[in-house]
Amino acid sequence: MNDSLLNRSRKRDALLFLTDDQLLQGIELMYFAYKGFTSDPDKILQNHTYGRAHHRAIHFINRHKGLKVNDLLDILGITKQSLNRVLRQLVDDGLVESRVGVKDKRERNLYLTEAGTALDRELSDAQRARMRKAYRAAGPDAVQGFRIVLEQIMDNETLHHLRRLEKDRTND
Amino acid sequence: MNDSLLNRSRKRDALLFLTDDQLLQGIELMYFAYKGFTSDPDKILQNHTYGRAHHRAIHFINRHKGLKVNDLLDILGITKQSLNRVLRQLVDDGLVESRVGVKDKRERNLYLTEAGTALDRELSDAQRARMRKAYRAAGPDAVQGFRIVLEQIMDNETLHHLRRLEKDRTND
DNA sequence: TATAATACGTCAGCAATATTGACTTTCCAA
DNA sequence: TTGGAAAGTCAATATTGCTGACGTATTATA
Repeated sequence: MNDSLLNRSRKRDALLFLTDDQLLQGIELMYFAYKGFTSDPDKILQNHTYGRAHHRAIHFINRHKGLKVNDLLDILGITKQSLNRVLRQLVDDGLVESRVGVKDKRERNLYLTEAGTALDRELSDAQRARMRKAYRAAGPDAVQGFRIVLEQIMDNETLHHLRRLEKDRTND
Repeated sequence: MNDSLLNRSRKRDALLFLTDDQLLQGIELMYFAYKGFTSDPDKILQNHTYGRAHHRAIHFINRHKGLKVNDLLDILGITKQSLNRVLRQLVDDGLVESRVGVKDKRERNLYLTEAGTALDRELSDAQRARMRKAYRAAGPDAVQGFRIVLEQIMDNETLHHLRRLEKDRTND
């Protein structure tokens, strides 16, 4: 009797994280956390008259040095016209270098210049500081859960894409 | 001797989630997860010629029925001019009702109409389905960690703001 | 009661980021 | 040598944010 009550209670608790209200809370957490997540770099970008799009391009060019324009297009999931506007600015401003491909001369390999690397570091420092603070406060187990859930939230193709990039990256 | 080596190794492992590379991976997870997180509603919104801003307004008006325009401005962190454009559309289209405040006639209390509630449900269903799937696949412990880290990532003021709203909401 | 402050709404102009569509140049590959 | 891929470009449009300047109704205060 008591066992049955206890079991039912445990079952309810175990499933509580799937109620609509819990899901809606999760949705709001995502919204507010993302807002905080981008706020520090956004402040820095303002001083350079750049925006989120520039940060994204700089970030991925740094993480995957020498990547092709098409790769960046795939990662960001925007049109080449949108990317081109941003990329042209960064190249004109001397933050990004676009080198003709070695194997295939149609391709362009993207690299950060010294100035580009400096801005990346500035942006990355701010964003990593926030993440480090959050990770430290939350602890390793929470961080593990955080990662698992985020991977589940994103599109499967994106996850595979990311895994492939991660593999390429460490094999450099 | 062996103990000391082992301990150092364990210490390193315990802190591994704080290396720059781990932090950068976390940053990319946030980026890609948020993208997936908004993709389903965005598809729906396109059919209605609405955007993310409309979704956000609808979501929070539904979650905090009768909230004042100023409250919504605080939550969203945008200017009243930006919000007003979106809000005016929603009111004109008959999705949102703006009622004169009872206690203070300067205030406007916002409510979803029947049509507004229907669109909210459509958007919310899609977003909750993705979250439910992710939560279910990740399990309760991971979800707990997910929540803890996200709360740490956002601004402290935002968190307090959210907690206050959550309290108001359940006290309705 | 006269005046200040608040809540809301609105107009105009500007900027960043995204879109679609059309077109060119360069280069690789069948 | 011809077709297609990779990259770059021009033009037009939409969404969402911003600043600055006003106006109106209502409440609070001196």
